[in-house]
Amino acid sequence: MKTLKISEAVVRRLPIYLRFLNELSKKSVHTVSSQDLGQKLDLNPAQIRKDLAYFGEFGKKGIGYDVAYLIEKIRQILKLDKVIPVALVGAGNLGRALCNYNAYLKDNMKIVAVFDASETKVGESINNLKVKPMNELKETIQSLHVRIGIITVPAAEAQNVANQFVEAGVEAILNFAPMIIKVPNEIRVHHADFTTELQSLAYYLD
Amino acid sequence: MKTLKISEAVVRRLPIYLRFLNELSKKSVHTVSSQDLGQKLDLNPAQIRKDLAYFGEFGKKGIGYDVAYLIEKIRQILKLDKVIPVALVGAGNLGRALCNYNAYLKDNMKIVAVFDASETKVGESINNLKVKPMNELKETIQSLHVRIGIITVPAAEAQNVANQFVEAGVEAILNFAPMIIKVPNEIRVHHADFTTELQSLAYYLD
DNA sequence: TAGATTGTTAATCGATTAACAATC
DNA sequence: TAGATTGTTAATCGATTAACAATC
Repeated sequence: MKTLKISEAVVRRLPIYLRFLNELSKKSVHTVSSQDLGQKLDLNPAQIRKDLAYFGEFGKKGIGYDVAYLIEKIRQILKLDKVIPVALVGAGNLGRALCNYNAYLKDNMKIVAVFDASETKVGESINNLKVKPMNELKETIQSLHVRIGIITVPAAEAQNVANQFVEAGVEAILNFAPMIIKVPNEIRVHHADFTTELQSLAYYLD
Repeated sequence: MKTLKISEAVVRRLPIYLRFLNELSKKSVHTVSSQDLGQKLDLNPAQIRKDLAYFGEFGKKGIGYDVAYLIEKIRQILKLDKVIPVALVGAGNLGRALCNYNAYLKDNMKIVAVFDASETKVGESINNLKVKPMNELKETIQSLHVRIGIITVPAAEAQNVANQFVEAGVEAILNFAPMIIKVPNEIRVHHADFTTELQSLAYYLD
């Protein structure tokens, strides 16, 4: 694997390739060309070949890509070849909904702990997980080796939760709160903000 | 307003500006410079000035931008100056969670109808909305003038729901299902897929 | 062999950033 | 006036696409 700097755009496409390859695999399709992939995913075939070529030579000239092999390789690239433990703070409606994705995330990631600041939520069970109080966050994250934190609290508390995640040693954060959070450079943050997504859609209405 | 083609990157930043400006307004801050905005939002000031300049001359040289005026202008650009009616299909955990954002979306958008294919869900009440059966989708969407559709059903049913939205006359779709959906060119689709977001985060773990 | 498709280089396209005259 | 900050042009940077030799 070359140690070239890979752009964020490339990294964001990899999970999309992975998902489609998994569908092909389920349908017992064994080989796929960049042409096929491009058509199904609305992407340029040259772009797909280039994306994959950053990480190695996974295809065969004249043939295409072996589906099972490419799945294996992309999972390695994304570090999804072993289960990554995830923690979530904010056991409201959205947090609860995300916990139910555990089944879908199997093999790749698992939400292993849920926290909430409200005493009425602590102790509730969500999908076999007992909601824990915030003062157990650091200890739990460390003992379960949690690497990614999900924030589903109101905007006003997002920064505070992010600070606690960082303090506990989490390496990356997925923030659903409609609020920019500040963290040290070495921590990766992605925003998954439903409201800005909806608002930018409105621009395209006639 | 120039009828130059505005890039998607620009449109996606506008709601972020809007959100921050609203916070400033609440704190009774009346003027803000591109410098200030850039610092708080982790963006280049020149980029912010350029983004806004696509749509008009909203600032004053030597002074900066009037917060209230800029809020008004961005809302106009995003067509958020009157409430946009939204419908949602899929009254599962995620769908239910999103319905509760109505309060947060006030002024801009409102989820006015919820549908589900399951008979056990139909008739349930979510946040003052009664879940309706799929066979009422077209009629309801047309009579309520719904312009944006949200999909929160399992991947396997997403395309089918998208087809029904298009057939009913929806102009844009926000798709939460982990599945690429195909629609006619004039319909705008944004993907808000939690699982690909998490998976691309994993790449950045050490 | 002939046809297909990769990996990669070169060309194009587009987005970000720097710089600065205009002006509040 | 002096200092600040915009709007905009030019320079830079980066990402996408086209083209094609290599080769299965």
